[in-house]
Amino acid sequence: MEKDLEKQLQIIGMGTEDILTMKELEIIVGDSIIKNNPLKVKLGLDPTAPDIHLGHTVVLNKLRQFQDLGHNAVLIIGDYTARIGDPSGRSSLRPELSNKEIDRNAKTYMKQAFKILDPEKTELVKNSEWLKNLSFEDILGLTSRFTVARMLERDDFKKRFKGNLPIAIMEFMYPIMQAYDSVAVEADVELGGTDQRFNLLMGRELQKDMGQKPQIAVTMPILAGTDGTEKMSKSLGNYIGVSEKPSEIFGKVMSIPDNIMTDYFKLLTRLRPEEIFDIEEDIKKGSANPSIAKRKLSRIIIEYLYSSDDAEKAEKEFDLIFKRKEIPEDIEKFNLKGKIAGNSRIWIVKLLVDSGMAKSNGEARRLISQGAVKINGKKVEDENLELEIDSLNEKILQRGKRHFKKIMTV
RNA sequence: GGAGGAGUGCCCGAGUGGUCAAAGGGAGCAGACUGUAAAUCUGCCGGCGCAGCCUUCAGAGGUUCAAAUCCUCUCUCCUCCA
Repeated sequence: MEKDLEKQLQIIGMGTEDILTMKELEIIVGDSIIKNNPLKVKLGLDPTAPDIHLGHTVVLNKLRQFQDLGHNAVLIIGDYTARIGDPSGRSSLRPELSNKEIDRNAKTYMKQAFKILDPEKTELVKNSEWLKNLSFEDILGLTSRFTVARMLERDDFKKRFKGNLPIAIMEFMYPIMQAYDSVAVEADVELGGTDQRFNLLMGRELQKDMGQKPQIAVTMPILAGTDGTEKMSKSLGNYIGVSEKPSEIFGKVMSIPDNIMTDYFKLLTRLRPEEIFDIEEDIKKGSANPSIAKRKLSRIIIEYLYSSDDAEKAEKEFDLIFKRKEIPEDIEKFNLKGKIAGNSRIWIVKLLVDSGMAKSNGEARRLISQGAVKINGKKVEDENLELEIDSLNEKILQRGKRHFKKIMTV
């Protein structure tokens, strides 16, 4: 375990939005160092979707940092809570998920989460283990500890209440269940996104009420997506999935706007705080080329998710395509054979559509007129071009800078 | 149950009888530039072997030489009242 209190606090604090309360954290960490007794750091994940993206890894990274400092993670799979769905930030009730879906999601979710976490220091539990055994009486007991007024302090509930939108009583149960999770695992610290602040605080209150030491709530900011403004989300299409190919991740990270780069360093890497400050300074002063820092960022992220080998390969491929404008090594093949019926020639527009390079003839024509189409590096100028099929085998069809297909005719 | 409002291209949103394949923005794609797939600038952005034609403005009918625009019905959403 890291014995230096200052250092621990600095690492824990890196990138956080809020720590409630800092004072308590100092005491509890100091205590754990003296007694050599690792803290129990809780993180609850609701498997409501099968895949996670970098936005989800922000809290996972923080948890990993705790582990690297010598603490233990308690990862709670919210299989029970997922059925209801966290109403945080929601303006309406969300549809219930089936148990089957939840189990399936939980599987892929965990696999992806352990790309970040240290399994040796992770206790994995499902909250159905304790929640499903509560009797109605137990639940009444729990609900009596909370008030409607307190619930309505939460912004999204307040808005809905004022706006005369429905709030199901069940939705009030969500924060209570999450709070009870903290009691069940006796958490010392709970991590969550800023949207979780209310729920984390409820955990504190319930623990106090039930005679436990209240957990410290550590909240992390919401990660911006590749567009640099909206939060990262699948539906906005600005996400980087942890299961994407390394080369894809590399490119996507390189495409984030420069001004959110330091946020990415703080939230997605586990570099030492001094290193991050240095990078930040360099960028501010303009003394270092931002693209070099961004390359480093891309490599680190791929290293965490895959390996340093994969990171290196991804970077090489990136250079190949963008720096030297060459053709990458592994190109998706496209079998033309099935698409042709007895003809010996094919119209270039048709070839583009058949290979999936263009959605319609119109788009194909457009691409040609914009000078975006190349065959083996040679620009196609004429949209009426007819090609001998036999001459096309293994030729590289290119659209724009970064889309390649190898044509196979055998 | 009653009164009123709204539904337009991937998204937001203008358009109230012809000049509308439909302004503007965003997203996307391409080109230039560069330090990158950043930023910036430019072009494209329904379909069709495309100087022409075809199908679009919630859905179905109707009026008209002509409809996103007018009428009728249906569906969906919102606001107010009970």
